[in-house]
Amino acid sequence: MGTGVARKISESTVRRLSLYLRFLEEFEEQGTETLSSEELARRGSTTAAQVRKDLSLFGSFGKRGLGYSVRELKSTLRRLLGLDRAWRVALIGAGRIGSALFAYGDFRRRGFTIVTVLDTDPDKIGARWGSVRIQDAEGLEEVLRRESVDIAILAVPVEEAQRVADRVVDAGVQAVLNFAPTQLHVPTEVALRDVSMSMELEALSFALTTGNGTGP
Amino acid sequence: MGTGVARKISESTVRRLSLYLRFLEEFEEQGTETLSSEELARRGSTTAAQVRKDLSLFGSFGKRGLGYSVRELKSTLRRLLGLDRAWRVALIGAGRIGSALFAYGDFRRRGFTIVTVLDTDPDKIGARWGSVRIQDAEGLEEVLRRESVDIAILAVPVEEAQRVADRVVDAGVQAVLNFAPTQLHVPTEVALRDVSMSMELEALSFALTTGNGTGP
DNA sequence: CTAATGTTGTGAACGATTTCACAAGCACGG
DNA sequence: CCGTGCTTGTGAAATCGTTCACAACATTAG
Repeated sequence: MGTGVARKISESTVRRLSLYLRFLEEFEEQGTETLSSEELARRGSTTAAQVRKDLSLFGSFGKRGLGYSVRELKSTLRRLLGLDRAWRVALIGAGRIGSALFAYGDFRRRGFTIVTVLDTDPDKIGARWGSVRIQDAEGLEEVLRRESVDIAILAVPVEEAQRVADRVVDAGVQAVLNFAPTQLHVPTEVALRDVSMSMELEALSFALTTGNGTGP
Repeated sequence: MGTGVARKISESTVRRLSLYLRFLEEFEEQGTETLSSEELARRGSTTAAQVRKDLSLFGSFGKRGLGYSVRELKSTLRRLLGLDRAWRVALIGAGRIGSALFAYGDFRRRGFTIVTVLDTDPDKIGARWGSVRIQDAEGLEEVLRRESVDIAILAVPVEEAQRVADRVVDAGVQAVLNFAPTQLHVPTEVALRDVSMSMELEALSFALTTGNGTGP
């Protein structure tokens, strides 16, 4: 029942909730109906206490002596993560990364629908990708408003990324997923994640160099 | 001088070191020669104390009253992160994501060279991508050994990801960057990063749903 | 109904990371 | 050469996240 409470949930907890959800889907496919925190922990390379603590931040979803109902916990996690609705996503940038993201099935599967694609390249504007037509990024604000976009995915060159982010924010979008290799600045009320593939490689380079592992 | 010391560096610190390096490159392009922890912190949405603490884990690189030399700190960070050498990378999976990653300029720029691309699709095997020829993933272990691959990037379907990871590990590769939407298991001595684009979107969904921001 | 078994939910202990606060050090001007 | 101003490097304190340990409770068997 704690969903309405204003509590600060850590980034690690949110990541783990996503993971738990995936694992629950796996277990469901295998026909498992009930699951203990111990089993969930084993699948996710974490501890049973961690699983229970994460969940307890939001309420009490298990049955003592039994564990968790896979079906129920799955639907609870979907609700907690806000995945019980369809999010309207704009993809900005129709280059290589943009097109790979567009085709990425995992997004759709999880309720993220790319409702519009934008680019500045005249050769691309107007082209059809599946059921969407590439829009001119010139009219970005108008398009994002008209399409009631919730989340913008930025797959634009690094030089343009901050400028595009500013425009996206101006258009009232509250969440941005950035694939350009830079750290963007947005107002605090806008949610932002920078995905930096090079930084992931650099973390591996560091691990190889120092002999430190990367995992927990 | 503390580079040889076996100290446990946190994931957050490593991520920030990568960020600092990028910022230093930006500042260098603008002709800045000297930088205070305060300025670096502002660019990276962190605090000056955090910057100094991060750096102090490895040694003492600044001048009191003056700040840091951009050139020197940049080269120090490159060395700390292991970017003062060329890493040999194998790209496994020549689908949409694989091809986007292959073309991703930021990797090359940072010393990661994709020396081989592998796939199982007979239509792709043998094709040239720039200067590399797509190899048959059948002979994965042999290719990775022959090419002295340091890091493997997995851009394969989720069903195959764990199996491919196992083979990559068998071939002696010590670091894996996984783009398949699953959490892989590898021996502790192998460095692994799972990049989950859907999980990033889910974090945004959570932020939008709860009103929590995502940033610090 | 009672006992035995198993697993949750959670306060408390622990550990890690971040922030604070300030002495120490360097550059510059007078 | 000394004082002023600025910035680092770093212990100490505060905060945040994880692990421990166990009472509370559900289920099942007898």
